[in-house]
Amino acid sequence: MNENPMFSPVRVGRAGEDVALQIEAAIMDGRVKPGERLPSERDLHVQFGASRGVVREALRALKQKGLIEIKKGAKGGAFIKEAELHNASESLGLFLKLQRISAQSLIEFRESMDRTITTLAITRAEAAEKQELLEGAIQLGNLLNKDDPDMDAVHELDRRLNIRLARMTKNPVFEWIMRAVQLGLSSHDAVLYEDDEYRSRTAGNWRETAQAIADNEPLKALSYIGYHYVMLQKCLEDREVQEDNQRAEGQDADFWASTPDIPGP
Amino acid sequence: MNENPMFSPVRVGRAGEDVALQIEAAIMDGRVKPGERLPSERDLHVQFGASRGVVREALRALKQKGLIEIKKGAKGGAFIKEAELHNASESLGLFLKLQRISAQSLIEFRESMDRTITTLAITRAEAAEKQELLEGAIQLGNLLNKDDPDMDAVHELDRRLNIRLARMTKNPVFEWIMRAVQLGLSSHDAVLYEDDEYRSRTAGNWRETAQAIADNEPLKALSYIGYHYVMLQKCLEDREVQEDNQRAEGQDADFWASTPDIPGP
DNA sequence: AGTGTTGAATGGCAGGACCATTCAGGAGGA
DNA sequence: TCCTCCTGAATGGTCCTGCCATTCAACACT
Repeated sequence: MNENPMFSPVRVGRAGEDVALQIEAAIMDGRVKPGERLPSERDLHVQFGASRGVVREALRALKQKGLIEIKKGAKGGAFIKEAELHNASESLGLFLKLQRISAQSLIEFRESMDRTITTLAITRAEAAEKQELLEGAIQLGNLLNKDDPDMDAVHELDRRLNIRLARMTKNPVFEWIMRAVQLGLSSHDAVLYEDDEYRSRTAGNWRETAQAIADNEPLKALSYIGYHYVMLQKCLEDREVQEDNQRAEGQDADFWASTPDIPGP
Repeated sequence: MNENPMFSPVRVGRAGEDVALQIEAAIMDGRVKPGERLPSERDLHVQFGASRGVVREALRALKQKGLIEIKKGAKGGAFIKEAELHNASESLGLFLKLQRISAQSLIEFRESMDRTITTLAITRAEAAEKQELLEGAIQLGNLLNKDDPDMDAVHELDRRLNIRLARMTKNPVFEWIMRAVQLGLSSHDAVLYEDDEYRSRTAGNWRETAQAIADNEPLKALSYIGYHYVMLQKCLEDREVQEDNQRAEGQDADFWASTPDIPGP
């Protein structure tokens, strides 16, 4: 490393970008491979002939891009990561969020995706994968049947089931889009599991869908998916009605204030 | 701003991320709007109670995410950017390269998108929009029939036609996803218009598809789309065969070198 | 009125210092 | 011999201070 430095000094004016580009290039050509460790910040700042702050900025940028992972302590440093979908999805999800896209549009898109994904998954996934999906769906039902369901866990499991299904298409593009849409939808999404009736039905529906997939019954599966989204639409409409009512309440708050429903001890 | 600081001091240990998250949150809920300017680094490092270096790292991370743009000099600073797809597409392209995602996967995804989009566009678009699409497809054919077709223009028009079609669904998600995939794929994509036979057929096929959409004939349109992607597959396979041959040439270069097919002047 | 100059604001960079975390290896005891 | 605890070195995280380059607006000068 010292006899044949991997990196060269940088131009002024945009030293940070230059450093980041050089390291990124090294990763791209495979001069450094996943799992390997880059030199320490203190070594790099010598090799590049730039200040440590500049090197740090570059490393943070690469970390943000998902190319490296940074560990503290002795034997720490910047390690090249395996390519991950997460960051690509995050960028797209960020964008979708910023576009303030209506829940309707996202849901419509998700339904069309789900239909394609399900069809592909049935034809391509191994039986074992289908079985795992079914077990996950059953587990989701169990979580929701508890007295005090942990909604975070439910939400997370639902997310994982969708990604697992997408992965069963054997086409990573579907997984990328699914993750991005989930991130972009996250704000609306939490809402949908709040409704008691909807969430119990939706868990059952997940189970039926997974069962149909495991049984290689594409039409049945698509039918359950259709039902799922009909429920979702209805749930959304109900919520809008509720919100309208709440706005009306806000204008006439005294009425409710005079009828406390939680008596003191 | 001074009486009611927008940001709060940060915890130690991950100050940089904390700063970035707070600013990102401020952008997300619209507390700062696109085009507006954030306080200067020197102001922020006071508001956050962190060092200027930390603030700088946070700003660079946000810049990398595509959320802000940084200008030097007086009246410079960090400006909130309009949401842009560019970064999402770049991340996708990065991932595709690192993972060596096959063109097959992308094409499969595009075909499924196209089918959904076409169906929706037929039911939702105005007659005028369908007519414009048809005219664009005809124009594409004219471009390709010239003696020396401008391939950049052809490519660009093809891109625009796809986006126009996506917009006809009246669902912005389809348009954004289409744009993201197009940008992320630009590297693979250019290849496909190089083949003479493929590109003349594909232009004709675009015209037929647009005509079917204008005529409200969804099945016909889907059928043409299917044909389009069959051609694409075939074109790709041909190219792979060609590349294999070229590799074979490399291994046995003497044979071909001894049979020059371009005689000298 | 036009033009050149200057100064302030701002981001970019350098270098040094110290802290917190992590891990390997050694010291000491069971 | 083996286990536990401690210590020190390596490393990233943070802070500070200073200076430079760029940009723009206000001002002075012609």
